Amino acid sequence: MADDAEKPPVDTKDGRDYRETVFLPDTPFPMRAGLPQKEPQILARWAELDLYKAMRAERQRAGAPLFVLHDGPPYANGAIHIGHALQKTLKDFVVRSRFLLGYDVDFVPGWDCHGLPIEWKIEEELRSQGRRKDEVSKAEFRTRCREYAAHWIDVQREGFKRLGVIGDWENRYATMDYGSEAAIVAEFHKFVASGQLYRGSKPVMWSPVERTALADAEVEYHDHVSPTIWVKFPVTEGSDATRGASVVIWTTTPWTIPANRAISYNPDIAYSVYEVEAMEQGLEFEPWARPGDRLIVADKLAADVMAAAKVAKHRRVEAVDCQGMECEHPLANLDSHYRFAVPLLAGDHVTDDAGTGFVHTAPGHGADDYLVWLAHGHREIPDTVDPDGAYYPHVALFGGLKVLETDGKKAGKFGPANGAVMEKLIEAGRLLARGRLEHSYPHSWRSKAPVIFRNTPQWFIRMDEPVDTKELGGRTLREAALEAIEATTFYPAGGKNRIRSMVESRPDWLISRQRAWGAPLAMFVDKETGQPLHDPEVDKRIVDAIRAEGADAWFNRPVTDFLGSHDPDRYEKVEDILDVWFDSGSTHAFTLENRAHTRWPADLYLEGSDQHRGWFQSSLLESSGTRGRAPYDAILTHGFTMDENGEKMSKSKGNVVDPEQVIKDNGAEIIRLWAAMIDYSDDSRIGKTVLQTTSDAYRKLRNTVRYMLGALSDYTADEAVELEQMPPLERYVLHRLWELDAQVRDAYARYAFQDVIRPVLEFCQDDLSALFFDIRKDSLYCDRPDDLGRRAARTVMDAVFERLTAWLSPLIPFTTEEAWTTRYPDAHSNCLRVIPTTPADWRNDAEAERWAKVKAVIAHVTGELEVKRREKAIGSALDAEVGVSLADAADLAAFEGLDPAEVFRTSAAAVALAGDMSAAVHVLDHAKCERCWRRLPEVGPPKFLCERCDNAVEAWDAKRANGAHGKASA
RNA sequence: GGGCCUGUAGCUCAGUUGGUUAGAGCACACGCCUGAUAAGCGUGAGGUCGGCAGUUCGAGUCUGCCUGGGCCCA
Repeated sequence: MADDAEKPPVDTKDGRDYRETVFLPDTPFPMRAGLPQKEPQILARWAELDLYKAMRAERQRAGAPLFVLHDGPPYANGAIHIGHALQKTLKDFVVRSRFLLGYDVDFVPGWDCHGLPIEWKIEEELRSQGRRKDEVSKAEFRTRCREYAAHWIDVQREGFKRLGVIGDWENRYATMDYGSEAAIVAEFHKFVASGQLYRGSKPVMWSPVERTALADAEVEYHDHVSPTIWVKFPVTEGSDATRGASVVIWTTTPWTIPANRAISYNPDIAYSVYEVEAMEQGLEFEPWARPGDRLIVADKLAADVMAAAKVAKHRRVEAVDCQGMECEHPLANLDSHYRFAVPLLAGDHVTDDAGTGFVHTAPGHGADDYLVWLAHGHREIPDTVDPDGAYYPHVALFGGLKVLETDGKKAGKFGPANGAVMEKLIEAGRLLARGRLEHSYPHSWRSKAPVIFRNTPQWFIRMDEPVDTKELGGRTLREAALEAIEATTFYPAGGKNRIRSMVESRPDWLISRQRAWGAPLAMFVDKETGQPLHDPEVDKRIVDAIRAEGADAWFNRPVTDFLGSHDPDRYEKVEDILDVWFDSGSTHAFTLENRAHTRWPADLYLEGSDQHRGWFQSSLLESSGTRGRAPYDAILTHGFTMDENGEKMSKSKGNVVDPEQVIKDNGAEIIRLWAAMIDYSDDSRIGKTVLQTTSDAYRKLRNTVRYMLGALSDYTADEAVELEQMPPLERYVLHRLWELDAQVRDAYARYAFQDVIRPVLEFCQDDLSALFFDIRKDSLYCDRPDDLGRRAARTVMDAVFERLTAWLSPLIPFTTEEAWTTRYPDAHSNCLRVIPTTPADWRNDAEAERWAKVKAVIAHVTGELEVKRREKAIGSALDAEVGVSLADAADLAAFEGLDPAEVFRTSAAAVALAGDMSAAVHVLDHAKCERCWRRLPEVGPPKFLCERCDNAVEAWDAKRANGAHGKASA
């Protein structure tokens, strides 16, 4: 350490500096880690070793059992965020801890590549280059999407690797790989072949801006201002009371009026005819209602409706029974196309919370509308709006008008349809009132544009049809999936309820999308029957072509390449693409099957808790439909990462914690330690304070390891002491190792990383730093190297080091690797180790009991020493001698075989049985031993050293004289 | 609005089947050491266990309601 120039002046009484004879800790392992710089060096070393492959090879040689963690694919779009970091870190804990427990672990990271978000980005790019979407060929468009996804795979992969995440990065999977696309299509064919697929026609969420149907998961709700209209439907059939009256409906979607076919009411709601008596005065416009008008509304809402219509005075005429009533369409008097009966239909979905108590029903534009329409025996669903959200030409009065703008800056804003409908309603004399309303409205998660309900033909997978395959055995998909859920272990257990209730109630799986970037529903449909073509030969040609050329083959090749002898004129080629959830639901098929050294099903899927509706479920359905069970045995979920105050991170709030920045400032190891310390099953917080706390915990661990490295600098196995020769303290520490060994194994087996790090941290603090190291410091520094006690202490320290570096290696692999290679520069990587076995005879309940008692006495003694210290009577505890009285004979017995002075770290001490527990502190006036600083009676002129040190120095001098380079303080 | 989950010291977490003055580590204050030194040891302060109401001899722990937060859905 210090060279001669820096050596402090010798001021000992006999003129010798004994410092050089003291065995101080000696290690190049720095106190300050410099993680941001050191981690890349360690990563480089791992890369050189091809660590993951080496780990697998070593386990496979040993015939280790296989453990499969199947990676849920992040979307290849954008840089990684703290949520990714947490998730991949947790996965790495699983991978490394299973290796540690002796498994051969298969982990193939993957990416989700298809789908709307990437298409959207590419469309944006095109727009910014001034190119229109339809100027670009589908092939070019798909190529650009592919390049875009490939770019982000690279970026994210480097980010994940920087966190220390190990896995088969070279053979990562991607849903856009040709082999993956072929496998996805092959999975799709299984659904077709087993009759689980059908073409349905029902209103789905449709985004005109993106020209596609959206799944529920692709829709988000935002506040949105809509026009609201109150519309009169003149009664044509009804009781006498209703003659000349109009049913009033209220809607926020005027554009659906042309598609109106019915009015829904609720039989439990009271309705009446109301007569308008007087209008408000001084209005700035001519009101649409007049005195004498008769309106039918729910009683509870009558006042609201009248207020909206600017009616100053009205009276209730009489109650109305809506059953069997019919009205005419409000546009009937403008165009004959609207001259049809509009029946009133009873429906539960109608409430009297708002509106008029009647619901305008357009079966092609709402789920409730559709269901109530079907429930009353109607089959024909009017198609009024085309894929661009414009009225079809056949729609009278409005043909060609757009509901939403789909191009340019106005994309997502309302088009002319609403206005035109309102104008015509006014012209027809059927508009009662209008206004504006801000409400929660569905929007596309990607374009943020509003969506509409639109009746479209789509492909669905049935949930409730018995399937007669050998995998399903006559069960429905829902039944098979629910059974699979029961057979799955959930961490935490609550996940089972959550996914079960979702699967119980979910609708059929809508899998078709009218988009370009994805795996196709590669099949032919008989134009006559509408049924998909079943021909294994055709399917094989399709899958082979996609495996060779990617999904583009389906779009680019002539149909005759696939159809073979089938008549091309008879079949329609389906060009829809699959829901991206179908892709991700199929990852098990192309990652866990037909690969070496893996297994289907996976032992574990690990994702955020939002994936109960996402990947866990898509995988469950896909696998249940094709294989009759889930592709996993267990599911582990983690919560979300919030900012320091428990609030959601967002760019606008400026509270985003960027993992890259944390790595730069603190190191990936700090993110890992944070992930290890939190209760990941719940939402967790990260921010400045949390990172500071984590860094402090890290320092504690690091210094513990560093101290051991220093104390063990010249230790070899030759020095080891047998258990029988160990002093009580050493036996106690070994007992703690025995205890922790079981805890650590159990915690890793349960993925309870907190239950590894917390007990280990407490062990480092309470048992090592404050007890073992502090007590043994004297022996380590001052005893002769061949002293049995010193050797025992180092033997135990060696055992502690072996275990700490193993136990913590899954969590903080950089630091454990650094420690390991510091001690064993030529050894293989620490990561390759299997958790050290712990001899059963280390268990020592008697020592555990003893030290619990001794610790209590120590606490009492330090309390008394603290009193003297405050009185300035002593400084160091070595200035004192304590006489301890113990009330309990058992406490006294606990000191049997112990040197109380050693335990209390004083120069002298005695324990005795007497009265209450107390400790008397005497200030010693003996001279200090110049070497070990203890105040002992034997020290004093002419002797400046205690006997122990005298002897130790003699041995040290002799060794030096013999030319042996005894390594004390360097 | 519905389903599921969640709220213990500044931070991260323990608190077994309800049972004495609610614990730990870190941070903080103060002190010791100066041979782990941007380290180590000790002492101390800090909590109406989200709130209210019940059950009970006794509730952080059980029940109900309310409230904050989250995920999913509408």
